[in-house]
Amino acid sequence: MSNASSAIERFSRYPLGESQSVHCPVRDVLDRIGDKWSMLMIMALAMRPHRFSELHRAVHDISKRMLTQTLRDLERDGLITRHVFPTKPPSVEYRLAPLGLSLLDPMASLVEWADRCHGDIHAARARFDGTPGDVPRQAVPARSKVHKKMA
Amino acid sequence: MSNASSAIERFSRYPLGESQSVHCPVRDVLDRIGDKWSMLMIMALAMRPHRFSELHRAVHDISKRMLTQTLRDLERDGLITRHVFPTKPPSVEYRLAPLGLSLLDPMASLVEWADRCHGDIHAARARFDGTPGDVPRQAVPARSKVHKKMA
DNA sequence: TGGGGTAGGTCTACTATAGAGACCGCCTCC
DNA sequence: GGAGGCGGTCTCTATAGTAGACCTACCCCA
Repeated sequence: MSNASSAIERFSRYPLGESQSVHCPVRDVLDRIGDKWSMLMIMALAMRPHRFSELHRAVHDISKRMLTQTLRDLERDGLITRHVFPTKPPSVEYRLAPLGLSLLDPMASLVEWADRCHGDIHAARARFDGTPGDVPRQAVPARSKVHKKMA
Repeated sequence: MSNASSAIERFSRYPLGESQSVHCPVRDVLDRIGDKWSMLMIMALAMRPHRFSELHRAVHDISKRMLTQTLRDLERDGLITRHVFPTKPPSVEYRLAPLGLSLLDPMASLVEWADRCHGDIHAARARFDGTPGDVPRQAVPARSKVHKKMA
């Protein structure tokens, strides 16, 4: 059912550049979950609800500022929910909303791909980096810097 | 076979934060293809090979600099290949490599999800933006500048 | 004969975004 | 009575992305 040709067929239905993000679901959604931390948050929350500092410990190299912002954005998009418990130091728990839950399946296939192919990717990188300059990028004869616009 | 619980099971095998990117395939790969343009490039190339300026026209709002850089990165990772034809103004064609082809399937499920759910996401956004301040973020008594709401 | 267009880029300046790390009130524990 | 956890916010700086001028080389058109 889900092979490359059906994927291609699907892609062809989306305008990649003619429209703004609002008109392109792909860009709209990818811009959100495609950032550095969102998927990590969702993966963590997929296992169980987490509190703020649990998430901070789980991901460790996210700054609190980005943690707050990422969680806020995910909440705004309805992928996670935020629950405040009126304990003495109020504790906050984040958990996946149904919408976020529905994302797990497509995410899992991506994660699986990443796992399967990251060896190949590293190999390709090593190969690429090991062959520097065998493909000249441009035939420009290094005409030195003409002075640019002097605003 | 691919339901949420299997996804969760899979996620639990990856360390989210304890390791560097090199040790975590998920972060490693997501950092690459999760940027603003990579998936768009791959979607365009999934349909047919493109030349540089065809890609620029297809995506329209990418700068040439980012187009060059994105293509270079994808080439480096072995997802696409670059072919130079020695025509009078040399033309360059980009096409998917097998590795990039193998990414289409997981990407398609993500795109499908995006298409299916972006209505819900927009609704959630509108709901969130429409209810400002009903969830006090912190019990801080409004010291001085409150005129920003985190945006 | 030179003006404009195409091709595949590079270069520089500017700006938006991410990251670091201090700080906050409030609480508990030692 | 100082340390540390809680859930954040604030400011500053470093980094990444953007805009757009520029480049060589070629063609067509008048």
